[in-house]
Amino acid sequence: MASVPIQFEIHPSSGVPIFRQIMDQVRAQVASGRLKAGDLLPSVRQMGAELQVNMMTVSKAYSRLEAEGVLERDRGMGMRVRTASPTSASVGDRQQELRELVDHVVTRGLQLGLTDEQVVAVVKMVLKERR
Amino acid sequence: MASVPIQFEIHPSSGVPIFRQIMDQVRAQVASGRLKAGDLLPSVRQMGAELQVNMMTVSKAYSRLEAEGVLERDRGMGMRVRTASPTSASVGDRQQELRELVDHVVTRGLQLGLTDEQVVAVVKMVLKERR
DNA sequence: GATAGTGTATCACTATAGTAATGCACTATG
DNA sequence: CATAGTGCATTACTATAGTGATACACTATC
Repeated sequence: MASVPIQFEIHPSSGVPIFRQIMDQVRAQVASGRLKAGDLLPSVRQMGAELQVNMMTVSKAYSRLEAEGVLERDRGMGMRVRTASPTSASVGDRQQELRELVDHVVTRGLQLGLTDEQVVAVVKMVLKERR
Repeated sequence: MASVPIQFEIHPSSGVPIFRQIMDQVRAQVASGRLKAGDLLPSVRQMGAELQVNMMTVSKAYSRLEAEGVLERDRGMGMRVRTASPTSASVGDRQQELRELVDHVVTRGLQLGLTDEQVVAVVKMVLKERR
């Protein structure tokens, strides 16, 4: 019960799978700082009831986030936000993880006829907005 | 027959849909300059035979690329690479199109604990490799 | 131990994406 | 006009992603 209050919104017929919408919103709230390390998330049943969704769908989102290293399971208690960077991986390794996503951006950017600087500008703008 | 020789590679059991693999490779070859404006692509039947794939799968890839503005249909002849930038859209509008993809990169980057500069560095590196 | 709260494994159902076989409309070329 | 080449519309099949109902294992709390 001592979990962070729900502040989610689901659009069932948006085409985007529900469990993925949940994942995105949890990740975003962790990144923005609204959810901090150690915070207890709403239980799958509670979240499911609020969002009018089956608890297994919520569970699937939680499980994947655990696999990603965003959350950790606390037996008998629920899911917690994992302490910030247990990432022993080097900066280079983590940058490598970004490559595939960046590839898509660059491909699309070149296809749109944008210059290198114009592509970089978009990235910098989005980064600025997030801070 | 006067089409550009096939230089594609398909991995049917890679998880990535075949038609999407074709799309990616055509886009990449257009971006790299190997395929130039006006070039005639292999017919759906020829490409299908080479890749051991049904022609409708190739057709699907071509159709989507046409919708994207990469190719254009030349009735009775086949598909041609569209003249570079019929994009009357402003730079700003085209940058706007990139936003969604960039959002994903930034979200993932922050989640990985990378600094703004480290994220930008990855983008610049990928851009450099493409030129 | 009893109870009520966690998350999850299992199984089943459904929608849809991906692929393919076939026939058609169209056009270049002779 | 005839022929052989385009791409596409239609239809059907299959695999799988997404969701959900149910039963279970585990733990905090009393």
